[in-house]
Amino acid sequence: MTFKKDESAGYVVNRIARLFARSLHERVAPLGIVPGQFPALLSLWESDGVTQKELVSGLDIEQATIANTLTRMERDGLIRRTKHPSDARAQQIWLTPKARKIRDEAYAAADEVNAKALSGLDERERAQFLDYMNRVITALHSSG
Amino acid sequence: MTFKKDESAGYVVNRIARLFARSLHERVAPLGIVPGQFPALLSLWESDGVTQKELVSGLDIEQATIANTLTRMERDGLIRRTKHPSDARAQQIWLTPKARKIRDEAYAAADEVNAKALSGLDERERAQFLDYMNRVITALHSSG
DNA sequence: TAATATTGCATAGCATGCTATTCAAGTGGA
DNA sequence: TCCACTTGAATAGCATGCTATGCAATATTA
Repeated sequence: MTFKKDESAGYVVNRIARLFARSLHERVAPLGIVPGQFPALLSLWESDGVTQKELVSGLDIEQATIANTLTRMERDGLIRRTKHPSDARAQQIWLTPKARKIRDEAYAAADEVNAKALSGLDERERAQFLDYMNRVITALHSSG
Repeated sequence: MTFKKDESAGYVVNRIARLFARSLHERVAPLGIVPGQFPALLSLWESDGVTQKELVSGLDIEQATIANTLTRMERDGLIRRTKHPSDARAQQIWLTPKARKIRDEAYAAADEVNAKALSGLDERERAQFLDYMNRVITALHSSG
């Protein structure tokens, strides 16, 4: 009995995630950002001046991963970090004008990728697809 | 206008892929393998003695990635590489007894993860989910 | 208040993935 | 036969993600 990759949800999901990342990468590279910065950017575009802890709390990514991503974002001129006014351990994270400026284009790029990916599904199917994925997330989250 | 992560297929797919990987990692770590070795292992369990080129051709992973994965697999005692009889550039990749021995348990682990992930979907929904994913892969593959 | 625990963030070390490049070995043609 | 092209694989360099740990600052408690 052989294992059928194409019928393995995990295998297929991994494949799709890499295709999404590649497609997004192509589209946002001209903006000076990369896919891994999206979660932080989406959060910061909504509100910046937050601490790393606050940023992490709204994302499903580990603190260490965010810390490294923020270091690269600072290097790339997307964020600045300032001392927190009342806690010397913490810092506040601010978007630079450069990062603010690309927001709409970045949204558009992400929308484009999603649109392309879902182009073979009609409205009802898209809704189902998202619903199924959310149920899978819930199931994978449960311990065991 | 804010970007809704939870309604973005790309965002959700990335999340799911990481949850799958984590879950599989937990289950196969005791076997001495890691998720990234699965594609190569699945292929080699079906037939080994192949060249890297042949292995790569059956997978949707870049040659450089496979090369590095094979190096780690050799380090971990999962494969051996022998000179190719007629082409000195190439090598033949062979599974070690250790790698053969864990095959069934690895299959079982992957099946478990898939079962857990899909536990919230009935038969019809599972089939639809896979169908949708395959359509998404097709769409993402098309150029543009 | 001194000792202890917690917390915010950084770092180390690793796996997985990619693109681009190198390098040796084969192949084909002039 | 020699030169150029191709090909199989390794390497470099980077991003993204994780767990585990370190470290300094803050908070708690004996």
